[in-house]
Amino acid sequence: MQVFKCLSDIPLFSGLNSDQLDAVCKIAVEKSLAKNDVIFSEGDPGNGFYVVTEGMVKIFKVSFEGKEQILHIFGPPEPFGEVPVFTGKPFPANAQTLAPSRLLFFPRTEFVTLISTNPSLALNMLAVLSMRLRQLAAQIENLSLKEVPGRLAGYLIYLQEEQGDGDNVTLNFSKGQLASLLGTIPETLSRILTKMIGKGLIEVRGRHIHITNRQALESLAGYEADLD
Amino acid sequence: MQVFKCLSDIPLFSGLNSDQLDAVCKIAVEKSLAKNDVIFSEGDPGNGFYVVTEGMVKIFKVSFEGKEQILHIFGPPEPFGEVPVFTGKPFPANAQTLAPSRLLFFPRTEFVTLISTNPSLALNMLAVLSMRLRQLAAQIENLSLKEVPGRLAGYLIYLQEEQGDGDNVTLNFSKGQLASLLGTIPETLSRILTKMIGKGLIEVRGRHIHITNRQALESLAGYEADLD
DNA sequence: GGCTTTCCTTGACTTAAGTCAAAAAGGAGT
DNA sequence: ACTCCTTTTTGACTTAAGTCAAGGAAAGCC
Repeated sequence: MQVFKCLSDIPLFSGLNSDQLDAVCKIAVEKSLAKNDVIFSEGDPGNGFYVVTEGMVKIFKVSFEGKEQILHIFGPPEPFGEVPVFTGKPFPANAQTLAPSRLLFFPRTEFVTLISTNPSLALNMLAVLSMRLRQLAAQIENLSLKEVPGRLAGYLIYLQEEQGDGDNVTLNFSKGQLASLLGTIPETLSRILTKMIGKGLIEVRGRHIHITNRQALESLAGYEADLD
Repeated sequence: MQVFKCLSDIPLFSGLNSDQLDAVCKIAVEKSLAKNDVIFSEGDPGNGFYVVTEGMVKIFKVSFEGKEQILHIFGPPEPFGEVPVFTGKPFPANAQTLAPSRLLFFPRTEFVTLISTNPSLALNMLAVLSMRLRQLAAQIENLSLKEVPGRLAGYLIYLQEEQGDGDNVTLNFSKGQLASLLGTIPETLSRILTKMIGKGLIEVRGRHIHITNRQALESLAGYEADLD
């Protein structure tokens, strides 16, 4: 059936034999969500985690004054919300869809049982969490040690490599969300994009960005240059 | 023997029976380090992880210009450097001692074998990594959504709760290191401490800080107030 | 296609925090 | 107690990026 099929494409479940996949499949619950639906909020008890099978989800923190900082944006076939499963503590952040989405939900206790009897599932999950630690560490580095132009340049390079469409890059979400991901605000992002265009580093048409000077972006990202 | 004894006090190894502890013990290698010794550097291949049994270790990133951002400060009996074990990628940050220290080193392949045959070890490690994700998420929130006074206030409250010595708090490392942990520089930290003293929130004598107005610190930390 | 709403951009201004430089304080060792 | 060296503080200045306010563009909807 459908659920089973997509499970095998999820890296988290790679290397499992079909009995094991079947067991995983049995505990999964499918959910459909519209754009901007709240999946969970910071402080909610976490009785399971999710995998995105369709759409897009953001994980974010909000300040007292309402400023938002995105920690992750996940698309298929990525898992999220695992932290409470293993700590027993509530969700440390909020999750919301950025587009109509389909999720698989894995209830905590059942999943822990599975993992206990299934070393490769455990190792896969350890790999997932470890990659996420790397990513958060990189984000802290960006926030603390780089200025906004450097963060943006780094993100553009990341997108280019991920999308593999030559020098063309497409944003899958609004520039406001990009600002929040980079730890800044839309006004600042807009100004920096304008500056980059002025310096001939990129061309922008809506959500399509063409990289015209990758070298310069790289040195910005590496913090060896500035934009003035 | 000694190593065995301390293993059972390490939360990572809690819930293991003595055979299992014995197996863990067999693969551990002890290391002694002086203050400021480098344990590993960003980009080094990681062929194992460590547990602090004595002393103090910082995990940090350094910018191109040499500014340092501390991600964690670990003391006994905390593990660190696990990320490469499960991702296969190099260390994402640097590690260095802040004091003369003793470490246990666990070689990667042996440890993965242990974890594969030992579900509660796997679950313990998942819990460790998950707690760390929480902590990095909190740090991102601090860096992006709070100003330096709020971060400092939050850290003082954290120390107070951790140390449980009434309103007294003791810094275990220099103020320069604290600045780096909070994502700022010594000058700024110094000025903010002076302001806090002036407002009657704290008293400072070297590395000893007395909290005289916890309420005010809390509202600073929660971002509901400022220091002017 | 026109209308509404959301998103993006621009300008003028403010501000938190960084830089640079120098002095003061604290600690370790002799 | 003295010297050296590291850490911390203070002052004057600069700057990146945020705020507020308004106008323009794009996208979704009937």
